[in-house]
Amino acid sequence: MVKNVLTISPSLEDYLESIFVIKQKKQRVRVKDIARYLKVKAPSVVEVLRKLKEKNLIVHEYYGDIELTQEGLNKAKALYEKHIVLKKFLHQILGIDEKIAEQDACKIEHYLSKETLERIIKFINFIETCPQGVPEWLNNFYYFVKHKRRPPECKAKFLGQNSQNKIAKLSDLKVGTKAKILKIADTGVLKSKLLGLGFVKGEVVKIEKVAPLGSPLDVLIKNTHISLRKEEAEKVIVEVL
Amino acid sequence: MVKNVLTISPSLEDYLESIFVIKQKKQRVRVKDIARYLKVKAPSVVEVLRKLKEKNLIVHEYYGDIELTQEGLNKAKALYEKHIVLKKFLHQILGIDEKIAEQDACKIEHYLSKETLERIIKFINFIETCPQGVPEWLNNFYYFVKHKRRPPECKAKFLGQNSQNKIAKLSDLKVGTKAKILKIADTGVLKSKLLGLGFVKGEVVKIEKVAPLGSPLDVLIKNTHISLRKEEAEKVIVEVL
DNA sequence: TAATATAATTAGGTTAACCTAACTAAGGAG
DNA sequence: CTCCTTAGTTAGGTTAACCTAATTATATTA
Repeated sequence: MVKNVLTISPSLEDYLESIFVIKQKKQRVRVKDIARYLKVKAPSVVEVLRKLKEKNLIVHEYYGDIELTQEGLNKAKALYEKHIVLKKFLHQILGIDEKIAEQDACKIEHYLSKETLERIIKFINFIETCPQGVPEWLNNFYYFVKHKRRPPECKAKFLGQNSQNKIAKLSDLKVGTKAKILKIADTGVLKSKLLGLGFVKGEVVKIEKVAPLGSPLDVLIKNTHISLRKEEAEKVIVEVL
Repeated sequence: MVKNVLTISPSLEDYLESIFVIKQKKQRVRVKDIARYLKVKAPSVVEVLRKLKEKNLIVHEYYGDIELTQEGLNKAKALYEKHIVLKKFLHQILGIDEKIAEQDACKIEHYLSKETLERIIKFINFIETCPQGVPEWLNNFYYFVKHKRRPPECKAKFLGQNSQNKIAKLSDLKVGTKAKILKIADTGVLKSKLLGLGFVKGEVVKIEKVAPLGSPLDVLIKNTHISLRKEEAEKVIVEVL
């Protein structure tokens, strides 16, 4: 089995990144700094340093300071950037508490593909360069998180100006509820099928029965009983009446 | 040290989840099914099954089928939901390739906090119940990913209708570039500071010098040289002229 | 500068999660 | 019903990532 010298384990990544972070504020990086930072004991650090040295990622003389090689620096920087991006995404965009965002980023950074990382960077960039300031939709999301429903002006485009009704998926309604169809959240065959069954915008439906696991679901529409699978009902967005 | 019986390792989580997934399409779950699913050898499976049995998460008799206990089923379902949510978020919202989304979700699911998971669920829900169908901003994001700039109608609100100019952060511009300020992407003291320095909407700036690491950055504004730190320049959104 | 405190290292142990090789039980096919 | 294949199990080994205890080097200070 060929061992890829270019990839290192999550644990080694943590050590490498910690060296970079400590170096940014302390000039000298010593074993005990890493131990404190990563909350491990000194011998564990020494053991890992030997491995990083073997892989030419650090320079470390007997009882001396720890320095990153060029290669080590590149790797560490890339890891640190991943960390920063993830934390930013979780904290500044999704609005997660900073401490939790930090913890999650710490863990996740080791397992995220290059593709996903790059897409997240683009997402952040997309939001930050929005010429309208913080995008309206993002503020609507924060409102949605806080109040569990969209702000009135967001619904206004589709509902009557004064509607206080809840928007939901058909699959989330209780038996007996009536609702008006707003849209089918699908573009494929499922949409055609549902339209064919009479699930068109403006139509009023009533939930008649729901099987124990949420599927199938019996719906009354135009005085006809129709049985939907959960996956189908999830795509029908309605306004609860 | 008190060992928390309620939390299990990422590896055990994978085994538990695999049992749930296999059970959904095969009635009987056997050692070799799990081995194939997780790409490990049978003795590894047997060893883990013993641990899961000790924790009362499965029932497994000598040479018999594997069944989840109620507790095991609950745990497995929660894990599976995490997986599904993450994959959906990566694939259906961020637009990551399905295979990569699957792989990333597989890994990340073990390390994501409850808070973050719940926020992601809300984010998906926010998008799926949008009364306008797929939200306009999300389509704009896909356009942004594909063409590396916003669609014309998105910029139109801020720029002239026919502007083809690029929107960027001041910190990303090269030396010599001129740009018009569109907004300050910050709400706190930084915004006040920048406004005080003359960084107001409509003003034209020119990049004079950039230090090797991107900070500080020398900017010409109203015939005055101003030195900005990278963190500051990142918050200034401009239209490149 | 010698004594002492602190930091780094070595030696050796533990646990989780994998493995191979060898053995045993179960389920069909003749 | 026996033989044979396949699946499950046991025994024992490996590696990564931690640990404690003991030792050695360096730094500080009386």
